[in-house]
Amino acid sequence: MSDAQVRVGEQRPGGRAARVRSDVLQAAAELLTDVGYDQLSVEDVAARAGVHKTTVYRRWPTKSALIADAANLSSEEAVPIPDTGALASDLQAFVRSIVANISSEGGRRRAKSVVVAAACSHDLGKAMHSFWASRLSSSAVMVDRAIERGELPADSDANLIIETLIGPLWVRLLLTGESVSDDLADRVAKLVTAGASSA
Amino acid sequence: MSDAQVRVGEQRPGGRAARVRSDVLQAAAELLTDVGYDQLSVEDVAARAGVHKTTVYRRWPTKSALIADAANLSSEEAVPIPDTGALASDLQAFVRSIVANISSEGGRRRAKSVVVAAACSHDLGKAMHSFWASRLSSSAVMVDRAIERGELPADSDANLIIETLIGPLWVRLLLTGESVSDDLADRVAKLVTAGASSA
Amino acid sequence: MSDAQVRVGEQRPGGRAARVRSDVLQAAAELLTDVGYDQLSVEDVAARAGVHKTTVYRRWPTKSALIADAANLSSEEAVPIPDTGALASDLQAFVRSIVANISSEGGRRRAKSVVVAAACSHDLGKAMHSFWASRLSSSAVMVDRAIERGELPADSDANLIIETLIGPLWVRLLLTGESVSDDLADRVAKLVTAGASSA
Amino acid sequence: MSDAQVRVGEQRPGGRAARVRSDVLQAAAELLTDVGYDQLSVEDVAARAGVHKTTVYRRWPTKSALIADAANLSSEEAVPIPDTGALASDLQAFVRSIVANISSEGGRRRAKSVVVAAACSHDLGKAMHSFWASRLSSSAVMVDRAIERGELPADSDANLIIETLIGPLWVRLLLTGESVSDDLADRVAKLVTAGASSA
DNA sequence: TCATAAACGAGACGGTACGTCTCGTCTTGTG
DNA sequence: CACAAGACGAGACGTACCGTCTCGTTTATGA
Repeated sequence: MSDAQVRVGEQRPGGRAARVRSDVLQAAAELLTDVGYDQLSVEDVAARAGVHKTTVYRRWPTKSALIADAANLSSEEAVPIPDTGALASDLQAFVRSIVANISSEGGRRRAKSVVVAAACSHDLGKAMHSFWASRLSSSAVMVDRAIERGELPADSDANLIIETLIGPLWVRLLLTGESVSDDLADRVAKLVTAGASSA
Repeated sequence: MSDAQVRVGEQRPGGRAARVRSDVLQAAAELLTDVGYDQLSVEDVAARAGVHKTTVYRRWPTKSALIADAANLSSEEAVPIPDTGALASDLQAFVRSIVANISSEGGRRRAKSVVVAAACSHDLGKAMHSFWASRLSSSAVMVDRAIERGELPADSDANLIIETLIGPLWVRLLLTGESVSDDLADRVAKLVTAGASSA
Repeated sequence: MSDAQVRVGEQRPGGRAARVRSDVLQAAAELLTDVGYDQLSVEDVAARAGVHKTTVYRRWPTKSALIADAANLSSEEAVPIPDTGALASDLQAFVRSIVANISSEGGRRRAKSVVVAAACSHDLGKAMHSFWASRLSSSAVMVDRAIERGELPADSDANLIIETLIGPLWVRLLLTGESVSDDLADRVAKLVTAGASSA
Repeated sequence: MSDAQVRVGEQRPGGRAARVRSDVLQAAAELLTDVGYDQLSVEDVAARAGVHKTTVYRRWPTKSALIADAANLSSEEAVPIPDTGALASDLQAFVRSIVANISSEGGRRRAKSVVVAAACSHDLGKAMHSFWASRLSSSAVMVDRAIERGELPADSDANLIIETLIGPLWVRLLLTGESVSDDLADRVAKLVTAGASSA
């Protein structure tokens, strides 16, 4: 009983498994941000999590599975879709929310790492594909609302609009290496809003 | 000896060195298409080129350097920019030419491999960034011509228009994993043309 | 409860502990026979005994300790020493009784496993050494009786005679890998009897 | 040229492969003597040989294969068979030569290690079995000569005699753990000589 | 035409990381 | 309280690939 008190605050038996799991995921996410996917070793993740390498392998069969988990690719948590009452401001807010994730150096590296990992592992690839498919399709509601409001024609291609909206961000991140900014976001949103409206 | 004269100015007579070089690059490009960047080992490339591993390392200091070369990232060969007399058809032709490269399974893998490699190697990254920067900036001439023709306002952001144009292709290739088609190309071109024109 | 009375004197009432103990030992002995010492894992033993691994470790601190127990190395049960009235037949019967244990494939594996285990663990080594020391010294009575009968000189080295008697069996089992048979036993017994008598 | 001199005695790249091979085998043999088979790790062997772990695995596919090599089990070097002109002294010299190998603490451990390794690895087992089979059968010549000299009957079982001769040594080494000495060797030789002669 | 410098084939090596296995310990709940 | 269930630390195993090194051999060019 006295032992229990001594341990309070240091370790709370009962939640060890969960604690280990989150420690490892946290460590993986940090290293992903710091050094990127291919410069990240499972042993380093384990060390940073204060855990032994085999413990990591017990839960995640492979490096990509670990990264898939750490990158939250299977998360179902709904990303909030802007609803400002107008298409232009909806799209603007949407692009800005993505820019927020990939404008910092860490965010850039993390985002690139996930794409790289997805290209290296079939499973992780599928996970990321469905993650983005779901994310994009859920964003289509912005277009639907605009149609209801009469801002857009009824036959507007919601998916295409969203893809075109976020495309330039990834072109810069992955192809030209240029940075992205809120200003870029605003200009893209304006361009795409105009294109969709005048079709 | 007669051969020597024929080749003078392009490559040295005897040509073993040049032949080896091209064999290796060819093998690398094929493996890049077949198995992708991280599933490709330098030794495999050498074997497929009928050459020894050390010979590869003699010319290319590292795997990424080899891939950079094989992927033609340093090529200066000008990609033809469409000039059809109208913005809409220019952009359509431009997007279609990119789709042509990444619609086949091999093309998808090759394109993804280059992006992955660029993310893994700093040097290769810089090479690819400048490749795309140059490619995109040279494409701006389509917009410039449209401005001259009065199709677009004078303050149109050429770079943004091109980035937005090709963005959806890479979103599909790298994020959602969906395939791209000429039909998609046409719809994107139409959307962006409309957006640029009505701004 | 009535069971308890039946078991009194043999094992403690309640009996789960004793049953677990014997199940585990049985499983260990079987696996020793089936797969040998180093191919035997504690977890396999536990599984075969229908018991959890930690339960095994509660009783036996280490794999070798478990094996020591399973191999009956600490058993005090007296092995019957032949007493036929003549040295030749005593020795013959004695060798045959050992052959009986190591002539089958399972017996060979079990015997080898014990030797291996003894070489790997200091404690188990000591256990096996004293097991054999006691077994051999208790066999010396055959020689003593022969001396009393006048079959052997009074200064015969009983220990040496016994060691020489069983030596060829272990040479075959452990060094040459050849099998042993009753015929071999008979010939050894004859050779050693002759040697001891004519000294 | 001056470089060459500097390197003389330090490294002679011509014989590197052979030197590495012998260094590793030497290190393995030493560790076999020092800590025994199961307490020996390939990485330790590599470290002691001043070589990297992968280098060891390049030449020997597995730990047992390495040990088999280090223990000289495939050596064809003829062990000299005593030829003193009399059976008694031949056998005595023969046993003594074996005692010489397993009387020291290191020798004991080495010999035990080889037996253990042979029991753990099928391949190594076969190697050791044929090693001993050949060693014993080549020793039969001592018995043959004794038959020719008329010291032994023509139907003497050479193999059995040799096995009986060395048996007690291995009984002590592997079963009772007792040490062996030249005195023991002499007594065994005497006993077996007498037994063989008087049959 | 023949010497010589450059490139090549062959193959081992140091090094890093991967993913697997087993041992023996520890924690957490349950009967 | 002993046990089932199962995660954990520790550490060895054997594999794959990277990029380096040395040696001996072929090939191409220039004196």
